[in-house]
Amino acid sequence: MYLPFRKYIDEYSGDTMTDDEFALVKAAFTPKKIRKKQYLLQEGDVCKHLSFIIKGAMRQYTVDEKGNEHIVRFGIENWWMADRESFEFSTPTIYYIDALEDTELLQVSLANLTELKQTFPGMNKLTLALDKRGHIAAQKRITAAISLTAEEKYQNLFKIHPIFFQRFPQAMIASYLGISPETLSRIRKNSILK
Amino acid sequence: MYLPFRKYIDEYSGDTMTDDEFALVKAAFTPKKIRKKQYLLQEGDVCKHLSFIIKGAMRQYTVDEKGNEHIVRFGIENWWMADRESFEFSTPTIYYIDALEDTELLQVSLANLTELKQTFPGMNKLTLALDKRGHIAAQKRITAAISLTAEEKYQNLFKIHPIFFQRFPQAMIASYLGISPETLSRIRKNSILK
DNA sequence: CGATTTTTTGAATCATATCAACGTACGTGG
DNA sequence: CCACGTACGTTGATATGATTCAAAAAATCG
Repeated sequence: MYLPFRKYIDEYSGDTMTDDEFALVKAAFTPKKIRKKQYLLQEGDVCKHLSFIIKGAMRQYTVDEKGNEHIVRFGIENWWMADRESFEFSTPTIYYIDALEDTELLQVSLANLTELKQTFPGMNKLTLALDKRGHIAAQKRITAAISLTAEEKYQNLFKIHPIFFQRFPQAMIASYLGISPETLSRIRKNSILK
Repeated sequence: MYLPFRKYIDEYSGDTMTDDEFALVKAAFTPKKIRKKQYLLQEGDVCKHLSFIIKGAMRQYTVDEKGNEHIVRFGIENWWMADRESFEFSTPTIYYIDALEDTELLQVSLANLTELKQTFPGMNKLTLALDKRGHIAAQKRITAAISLTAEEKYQNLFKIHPIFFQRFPQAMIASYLGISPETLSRIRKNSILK
């Protein structure tokens, strides 16, 4: 279970860690299993852990006054899940995070992560790299959201994350794109890509 | 000119730097003036500098095939401007950055920034804090873009950055929100907030 | 001031949402 | 292994929010 995790850290930190270092990392993280449809986080909670997905899939979303869900982020194997703001600042979250499949996680608290970053520079590099990538991805998503039509949004997502279309219900992808499920269905009917 | 910059770094790094440390910082940065409407970055360029705005205002935007501009980010005093992806990875940018007012910048190259972060830990803390804030802000903007109506987007922006409405032409704010200038005009007519 | 840019307004059009009904696939229990 | 129920996706009809185009009004600037 920890092997791909170790490989992942090596890859993103740019180093190969020693067994001792990995023992440190392992000690800081706690495994957790969560069944499909269970919540990892609900509105009003404080997000106490940063979770690494070993296996499974999750989504992070808001619910508006009309009760509509808006998916902000999906997570699959080797992705991290958390409401960053709530996690870093211990403020109540406005998001829900739940499991789309039975999911296995490795969780770390803010205190443990902070300590780990100090004792093991590789983890510091990792979180830096993650932030950088996250920032860039977010920028691209904003650009797409404000400048593309519904059809272009679909094609763009299909290009970037085709895996989403294999794993997630179409209605959820519509929610992620900010369009209605019916519109996505009609777009796909007329599109070459499927 | 450097005084507010020094204060800014102290504030975001969480320390008070010594005069020696500030000399290091100062040496890494180059002042630059740029007049209204001049470009700091154009599509296809590699973004060579991270720029801190001492005075003035800028915008970062893309231009689509139809020639429409989509503003991704504004910058004012004490904000940083750069295409992060292009700057970090030396890849050609898809963005334009230009000045909305006569603007004074302090610029740092990637090499100088990297070195500075190593010799002066405060600068490392600063960039970390920036990434964190940037990530959180981006997440919020995505949430707004996919879940709010045009009117709600306007009210949301008015709440978060009222200063934008005082400094930038309304048509640019419309572009930033991803709505047409006419729509923004009509929304404002019927809105209490102005 | 006059000239240029920006904002507003109106009318027509378009993209997308909404609502409702139907089709299809899947999984569970009999 | 079939039948049924539940989820999900599709389709059509209609409604609506937002865009577009054109022109007038207002604000800004030299």
